[in-house]
Amino acid sequence: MDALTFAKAISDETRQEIMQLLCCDWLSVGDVVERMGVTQPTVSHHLAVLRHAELVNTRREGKQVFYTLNQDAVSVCCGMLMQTFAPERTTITLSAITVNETS
Amino acid sequence: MDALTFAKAISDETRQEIMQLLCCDWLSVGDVVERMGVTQPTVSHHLAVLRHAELVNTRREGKQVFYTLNQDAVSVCCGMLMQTFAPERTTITLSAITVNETS
DNA sequence: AAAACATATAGACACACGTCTATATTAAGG
DNA sequence: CCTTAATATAGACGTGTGTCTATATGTTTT
Repeated sequence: MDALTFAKAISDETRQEIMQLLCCDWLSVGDVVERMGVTQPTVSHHLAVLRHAELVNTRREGKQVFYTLNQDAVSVCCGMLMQTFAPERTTITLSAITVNETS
Repeated sequence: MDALTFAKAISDETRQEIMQLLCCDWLSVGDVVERMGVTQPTVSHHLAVLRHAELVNTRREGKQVFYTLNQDAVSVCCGMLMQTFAPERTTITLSAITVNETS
């Protein structure tokens, strides 16, 4: 995934709020709708954007579909951003990410 | 600066290309215009966006204005993103950023 | 099978935003 | 001063995108 896709995916307020909700939990679409002030299709749309950016994991359970944020993907994307736009500040950081990923 | 402002600032392709140009160099607006395929007002617009997000440093030299990317700011923003959206993957990374900032 | 439920998709609409041309602003030189 | 040069701002225009309502798709249950 490229830096532009990642940046576009996270550049919407509603989407960031959804990401917060899914950060450390598996929630169904309905759960997200309940917690947000927008309609179900809007939530589905944002989840689709996050899905295409490969920032969420999905699991189907009967009629419900559960989502959770893929923290590893976020971490990798942030590392890519740093590598691209802060290369002279990123040496230690990137090695730390690598340690984290492979562990 | 918040995660949304940062994300919006970097979520445009032209702006990312400009950021690349300014990543490790001071360039005048004219220099950037020469290297990009867009008009001078367009470049000025994008530089204004990056300026408002405090992602670039500015220096005036006579008639010309020079810009460079603020790598420290980028680094801090990426750290904030990780802290917010990948908290369980960020412990080592964040401490590394802190080391980098204070050094 | 049909009905009910959960989610996804389609289409419409409004607003945000990137780009351009034209012009204003700021600074240097003659 | 007045002109030239470099950058910033204003306004117009088209496209992108977030939101909604309506409907389709998929899954379970009766």
